[in-house]
Amino acid sequence: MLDLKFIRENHELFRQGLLNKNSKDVVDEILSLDEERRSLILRTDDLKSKRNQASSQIPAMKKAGQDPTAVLAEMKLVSDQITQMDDQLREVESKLEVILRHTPNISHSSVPVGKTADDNIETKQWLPDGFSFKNSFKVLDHIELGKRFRILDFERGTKISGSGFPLYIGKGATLERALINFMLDYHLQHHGYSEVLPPVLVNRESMEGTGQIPKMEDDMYFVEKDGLYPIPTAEVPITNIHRGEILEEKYLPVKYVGYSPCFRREAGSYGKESKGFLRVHQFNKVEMVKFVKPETSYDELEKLVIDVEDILQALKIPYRILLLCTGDLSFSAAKCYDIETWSPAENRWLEASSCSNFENFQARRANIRFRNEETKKPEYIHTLNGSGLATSRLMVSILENYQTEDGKIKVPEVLWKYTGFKIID
RNA sequence: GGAGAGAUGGCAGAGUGGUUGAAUGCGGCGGUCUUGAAAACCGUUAAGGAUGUAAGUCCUUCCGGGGUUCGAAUCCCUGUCUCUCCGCCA
Repeated sequence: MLDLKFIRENHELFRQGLLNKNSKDVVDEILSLDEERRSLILRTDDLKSKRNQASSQIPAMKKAGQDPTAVLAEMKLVSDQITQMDDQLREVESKLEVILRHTPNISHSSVPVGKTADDNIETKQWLPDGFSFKNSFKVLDHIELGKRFRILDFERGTKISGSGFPLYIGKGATLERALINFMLDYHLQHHGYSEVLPPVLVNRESMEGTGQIPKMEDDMYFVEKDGLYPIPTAEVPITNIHRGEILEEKYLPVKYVGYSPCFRREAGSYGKESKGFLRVHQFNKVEMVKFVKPETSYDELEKLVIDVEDILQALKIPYRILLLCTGDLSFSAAKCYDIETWSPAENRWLEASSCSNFENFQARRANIRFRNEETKKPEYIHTLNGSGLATSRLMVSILENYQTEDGKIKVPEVLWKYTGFKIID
């Protein structure tokens, strides 16, 4: 959520920010509601002040033996007016609230202006030693590999739950678990994160806090009976750890890493890109979340990307980094890098991680602050998160890149101690 | 799922209709004392909003929502959460 005061004082800047994000221009609507709101506050506060004065006057009159009947009658009228105007005020404020909740964050000045994913900028490409985009033999895609080695069973997953719910079997299941453990350990040992294992069903306040709701509501699963949402990403519970809290500045930055399954309905996205692992309803992800001081958040974003790169370089997976343009940025993000890994069978890059700085957009919604040590005042914190990484897309890249000409799959060396085997055959 | 108790400032904990934004203790901050620290003593210590160049003034907030009343932390209804007991259970 954005700051009303900021919008009021920088409305043209804000208007341009909305346009850059391909978003509806709601500036004038916000400004006029805000004006109405302030005028109502001015008038009700005046009446309330009058009422408060009478409140201390009445007992004093009684004590002095005077008859307060006239004051009581007058205050009855004042009270009715207050009730009426408070109702009006509430209505105006809830209108404002709805608009603000549906209004996206605006992007940072370093983000390239653009309309679609075509306008994203590739900032880096990293290829392991000896890698070539051309293969000396016919590579199989991850679905065929999964079938051949009996490590992924999409058909049975569909039987159990429906399409998009992959079943890992045998060495596939072990490899998946190894990947998760490797990534968690790496972030813990080399990048200074604390581990969390969060709940995977969360309440509505949490979903609103990180901005999945109301905008993305249709893409979320919902357990109606209990009013709980299966999380689309661990970002939701982990960011909400500190919802409504004021953190001590000396403990910042607070950095968490956690594994969770992720659930996404992906409404209306059947067909294209939906085969195998490319788009699923349930997948596993290791997620990093940081709470930082505002002036450090863009440095922390760069570090977050490096944390992801370290994992991919250790796994020796080819990847590239995209800086998303304004039009391709998500609702809550001010700046975002996507990290994509190479799929030789698809002959294209697959998004495996997304690292974003939300500035104080989520912090405002979730009311997460820190106490500024100099001023002693609470200020909104900046939140960031990044996938480190999602295993499904990563698994595609590992299986396809590590297949050998003689029909086997090698296991990346850093995973050996986690898998207990070096080859899948 | 059933029965009962409770939710107050950073924490503990008073307060049952009228100067109570809230006693007291702890903690935090500033000071006196001390070579320094501790102890002791004194002072100070919430958030949000409106208005104003500012100093300030005003409003709101005692879990959330609704109600009674001139006036609610306090009374009524409702929701959420926590605790205790019973039931069920990995």
